[in-house]
Amino acid sequence: MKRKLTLKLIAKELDVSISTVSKALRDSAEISEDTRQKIKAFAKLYNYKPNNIALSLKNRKTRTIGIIIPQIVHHFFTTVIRGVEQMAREHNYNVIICLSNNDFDKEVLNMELLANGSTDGFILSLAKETLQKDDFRHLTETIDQGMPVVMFDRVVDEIPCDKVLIDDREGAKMGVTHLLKTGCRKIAIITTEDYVTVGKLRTKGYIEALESYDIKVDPDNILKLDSIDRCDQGCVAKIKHFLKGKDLDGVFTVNELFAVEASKALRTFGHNVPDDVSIVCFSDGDLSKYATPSLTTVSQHGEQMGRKAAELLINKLERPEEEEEEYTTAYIETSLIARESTKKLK
Amino acid sequence: MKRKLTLKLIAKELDVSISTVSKALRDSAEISEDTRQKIKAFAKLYNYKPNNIALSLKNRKTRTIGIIIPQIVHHFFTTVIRGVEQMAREHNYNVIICLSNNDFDKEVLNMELLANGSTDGFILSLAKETLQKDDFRHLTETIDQGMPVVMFDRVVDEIPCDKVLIDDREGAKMGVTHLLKTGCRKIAIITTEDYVTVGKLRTKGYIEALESYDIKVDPDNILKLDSIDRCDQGCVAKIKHFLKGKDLDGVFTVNELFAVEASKALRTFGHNVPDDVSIVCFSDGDLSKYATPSLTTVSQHGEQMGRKAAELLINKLERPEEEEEEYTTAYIETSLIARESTKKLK
DNA sequence: TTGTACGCGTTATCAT
DNA sequence: ATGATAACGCGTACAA
Repeated sequence: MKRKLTLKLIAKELDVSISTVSKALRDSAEISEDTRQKIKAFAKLYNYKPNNIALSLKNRKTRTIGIIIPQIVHHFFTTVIRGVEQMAREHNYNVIICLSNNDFDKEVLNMELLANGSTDGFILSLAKETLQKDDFRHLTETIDQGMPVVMFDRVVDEIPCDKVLIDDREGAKMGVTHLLKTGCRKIAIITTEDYVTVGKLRTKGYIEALESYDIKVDPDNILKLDSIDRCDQGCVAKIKHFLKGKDLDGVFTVNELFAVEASKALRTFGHNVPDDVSIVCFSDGDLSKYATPSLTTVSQHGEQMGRKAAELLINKLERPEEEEEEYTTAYIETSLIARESTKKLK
Repeated sequence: MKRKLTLKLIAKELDVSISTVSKALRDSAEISEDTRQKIKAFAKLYNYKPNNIALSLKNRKTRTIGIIIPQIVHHFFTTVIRGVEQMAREHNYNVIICLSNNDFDKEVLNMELLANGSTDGFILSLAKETLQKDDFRHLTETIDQGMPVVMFDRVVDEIPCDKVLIDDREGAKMGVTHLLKTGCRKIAIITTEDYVTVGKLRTKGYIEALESYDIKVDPDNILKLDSIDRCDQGCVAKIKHFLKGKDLDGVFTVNELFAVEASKALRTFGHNVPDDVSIVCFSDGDLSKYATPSLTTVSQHGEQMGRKAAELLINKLERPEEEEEEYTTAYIETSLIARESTKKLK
């Protein structure tokens, strides 16, 4: 097991100084053609590669982006990561990923860990617990230390940093409007409690869509569940109870899990989808595509979101120090994918 | 924007030497109680944290594990990552993730990049193209440089390193045996071409299961598709064509996408699942859980796989240099999850 | 008890 | 044209 080749070793081997080797490899004109060739040949032969850690220390830059997300087993986050990875690679950055597991302490710990030299900046989506605690000192502190931060999806307004968001309100409005356009008039929504920002915004879009069609919003047609990430037995029971015996012709849900369960429940009650009741959901995955019937969704474009977040971060990182601080909030547009769970547009 | 606090800055501020600060913070008995308190108080107040990069350079250890996988938008890989992340965190390691996109060049590039000081070792699943090219120099080189490598899932035998594998043959056998136990006798398999190792092994398990029930294997009941990761329109057409008019009472597929499409196709042809035809698949996701009918699957336990891979790697990393080289291949057992797509066991 | 010197691998500056 | 030196931030063996 041989040790990694370093400038020092090359220098020793060829009986020149370290700095000569360094210069030669960087094609400095100072070095004679002769020795330069010799050194480069040797380095190539033994496959010399400069040590990134040493470079990071010297340059005080790691060319590494830290991503902190609540969970990775989640199609949406996964697509975002892919987007970040793409953009990072295009600009010669590395990506290091940490999971908060929706746990406040782990989020803080991870940030501190990565902030101590491992990373030049952060892209993050806040843990649920962090939002509930309403404690963002770890964010303000790293920003104060001069590390750029880009937040996406689960964002909090008061933090001074770039943000990338899905236009949840507009997306929900688009989805519900699609139901309206295909003839639905009695439309329910399955959403989350308002403290989940995206749930709140999507509920808002639902209301706006109805109002733009002069339809009164019936509170009985709104079901608010606890989590947006899962749909356990308790959720399923609530969905069944909610839908049972209701006179509806459309259902909008804020994620695809709710939609799949709603679809199942409706069929249990003898309703046909989409002939009796149509379904549209916010989506981030394959489930809606492969469900039976396949689900019409408002698509979130996570990859684009990741690309945008990385772009904003890299801009900040490569911007000259003195430039004026300025924070942008980018919105990623959603789009509607019509499938079998809604009727055809006339 | 203040600069990060360093030992040097603290030393200057408190008018002591750098090493005094260093020792004080590490609770060295050499330092007087008095100055130690003073220094620690100051460090705490201004939230001093040692710079990881400097530590990495000094210790020639990064405490970072590099993961290289073909893709991240894939439930199985995602669960593996989560497992690695857990185990890594428990042992105070970081995780850095790179994607090969199933591209040979990108895999090589990523490995070189991370091998130059960013990482102490690798956990990886090979790109499809790498397997096809049959070129593993990037692996042998990094291993020769003394970096431990653990391969999982997409593995190649001849590389000297630890490996973690799903017991694909045994898992498939279990799945097909479940079909047999529930009364199926005319069982087809939808699998991949043999160059995809996992497909080959699962096909083998299918054959073994049939043979243990003295059932002759009918080549007409075997469909081999190109990819195991996707199921595009071409695949769907082949599946439909394959199943059309066939006299079957069971279908085993090597992933859940094929199973979902098979299930759809069968229903199109007027077959009921599971009354007429039962379905079992190898699975790594939510699809089988939420499909209608939900699918009986052979579960892969990716998280466990990730944990095991990380454990093996960390063992190698923390093992004294001199110890004998020894490579282990760990098998992660699968388990059967019975759902609606198969009949009840008597 | 405190401080000095060195090394990790690299590059930039200054001397020879 | 080549080499010595300092610096990035840290820890430690050794000197004072």
